[in-house]
Amino acid sequence: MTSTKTYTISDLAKYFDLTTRTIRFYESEGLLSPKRENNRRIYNEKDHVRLKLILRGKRLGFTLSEIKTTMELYDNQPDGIAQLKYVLKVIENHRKTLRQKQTDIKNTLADMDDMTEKLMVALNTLAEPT
Amino acid sequence: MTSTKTYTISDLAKYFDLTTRTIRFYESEGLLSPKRENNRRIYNEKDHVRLKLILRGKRLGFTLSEIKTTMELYDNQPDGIAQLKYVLKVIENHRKTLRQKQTDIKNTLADMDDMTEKLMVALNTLAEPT
DNA sequence: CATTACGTTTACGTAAGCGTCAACTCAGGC
DNA sequence: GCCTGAGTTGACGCTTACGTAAACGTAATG
Repeated sequence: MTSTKTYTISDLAKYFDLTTRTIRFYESEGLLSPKRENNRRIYNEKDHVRLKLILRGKRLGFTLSEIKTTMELYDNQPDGIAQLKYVLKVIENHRKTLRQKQTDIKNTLADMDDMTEKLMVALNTLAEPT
Repeated sequence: MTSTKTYTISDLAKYFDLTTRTIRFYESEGLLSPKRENNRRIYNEKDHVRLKLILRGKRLGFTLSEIKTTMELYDNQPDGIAQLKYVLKVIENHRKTLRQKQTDIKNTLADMDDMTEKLMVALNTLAEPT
C-alpha cells in the first residue's frame, strides 16, 4: 500500500484556505488534473503536492502560466542531451531570479529595521517625557 | 548644493528599462508625483528612489496599491503614540510576509538543486556510454 | 419524500497593469 | 517658417486571477 490517500475538492480548499472556485480555476488553466469518480474530482497525494507548489510559486510573485511551464519542465523527464542541457539552463535562470528576490528581501528588511529603530526612538521620547 | 539632479521621464524610462507609459501610470495611481515645468514632468533624486522601491516591491510580487500603502506609511511621520505603535505593527506583519518568502525561496532552491543533480547524472550517463 | 450538503458546468463581472493609438503642444535646429 | 523629437492627456483594449450567480446532479439523512 503506497498510502493512497485521497481528497475532495473541499478538503483541499479547507487545507490550503482557498475557495473551490480557485482550485477549479487552476485545473482549467492546466495546473491540476485530478481523477474523476462519477464526475466528482478526486485528488491524491501528488495533486496535494502540486497545489502546495502552486501556492508557493504564487507567494513568490510568479504567474500561473509561469508556474505551469515550470511544473511541466520538472514533470517531463527530458530524454535527449540537448533537452537535458536546455532544462539545466532554464533552471539556472530561475536560480538567478530567486537570488534577485533574495537580495530584494534583504534590502527591504534592512530598510524596515531602520524604520523600526526610528519609530522606537520616537516612541520612547513620547512615552518618557523628562 | 544638495545635489539637485533632475531627470526627464525618458531618462527614468531608460534607466529602469520601463516605458514612459508605465511611469505615467504609476503617477496616475498615486505612486509618484514629480514637479512640473511648463507641464513637463521633472523628477528628482527622491522620485528616483521611489521608483526603485516600486520596482523592488513589484519583483517581490506586491501589487501597486500595496506598494503605495507601504510608501505612504513610511512617508508620513506618525505623531501620536497610537500611530507609532500601529506602524510598528504593520511593519512587523510585513516582516513576517518577507520571512515566508525567504523560506519559500530556500525550499524552491533546494528543489532546484535536487533536480539539477538528477539532470546532471542523466546527462553523464548519456554522454559517457561504457 | 423533502431537505441539506456537496458537487458540477457555464457564463458574466471585475481589478490590476499596462499597451496602443489619437490628437495636441512646445522647444530647438536648419 | 517648417519640421522633428519629446512630452502631454484621454480613451479604448487586453490579460490575469479569480468572484459570483444560475441552474442543475447526487448522496445521505431524518
